[in-house]
Amino acid sequence: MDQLHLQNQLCFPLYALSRQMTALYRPYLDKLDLTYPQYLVMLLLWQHERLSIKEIGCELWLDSGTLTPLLKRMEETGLVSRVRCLQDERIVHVQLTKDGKLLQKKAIGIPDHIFSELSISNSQLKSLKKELSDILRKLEKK
Amino acid sequence: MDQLHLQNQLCFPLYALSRQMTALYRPYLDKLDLTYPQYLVMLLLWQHERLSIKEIGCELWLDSGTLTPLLKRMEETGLVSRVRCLQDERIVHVQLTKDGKLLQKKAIGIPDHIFSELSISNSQLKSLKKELSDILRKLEKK
DNA sequence: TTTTTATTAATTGTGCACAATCTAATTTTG
DNA sequence: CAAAATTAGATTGTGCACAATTAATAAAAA
Repeated sequence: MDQLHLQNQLCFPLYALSRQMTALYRPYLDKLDLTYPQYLVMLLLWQHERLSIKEIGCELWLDSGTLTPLLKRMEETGLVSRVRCLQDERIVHVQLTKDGKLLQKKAIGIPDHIFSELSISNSQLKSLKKELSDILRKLEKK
Repeated sequence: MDQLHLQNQLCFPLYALSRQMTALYRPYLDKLDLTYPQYLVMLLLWQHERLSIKEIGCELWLDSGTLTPLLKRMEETGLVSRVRCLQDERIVHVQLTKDGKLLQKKAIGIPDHIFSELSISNSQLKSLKKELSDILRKLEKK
């Protein structure tokens, strides 16, 4: 019966910490008029010139039901443009506008702020990140 | 600039794994007509006879804007009853109905199923849970 | 005791998440 | 080629999350 105690679940601290982490980002992201999932999309687009919705979804593990309206909001706020591919009209390419590219300058300090607020060692951070990513990779194969 | 790469963020695997974990629970919870946050509420109420919404919120780190409608849905499906406290009418007490108590029998196997699907060692599970809980506790103080 | 301040829920509004379904375009097969 | 299957994205509907506001009650202070 102990297995059904909240304190014995892995899932719960994962769920709670995930939400608290996005709460930690919120004050910084509010200044950029970004939500946390939108910030993740921006991270991807600062790395890759152009991505399809499908590709963004694969990276972030999100489906079109989430991404389509999210990207439309980001288009409305002027951060990205959405262009249907000419060669294959099923595909929508997403890329940053000039404003979207410029926003990177304002975001540059965020990871350091978050890291200092977490007050854990760099090595613990890395090992934790690796553990979580390993589990994630295992689940991916199913 | 590397700090702004998706792969270098702790927050992202945390966010993605948290969602994948609830996806792992979904098939089992569907059979009980529960969502994942509802399951967390049930875990609490299987442990504690009666809790106020405030107390549930403290345990799960959720506010009334989330819990009020969630608990109303659970009341509609007949799992819990919501009773305003007579001594202090600001407080709403939540407790299980007979059906709610009986549902524990059907849930008893879930943690084992999840554990086996995760295919990680018991010791890794425990240390990971501890690490996450420690960080969570640190954030709590702010 | 009246006034002020705290606390507890409920409400409203926005933005995810995700299942399920649909449409249109492309690829594969026969 | 034409029919069938697959793929990419959009749409719809439900259920969280959470900020901000409101209402009701209780406790504390003047």
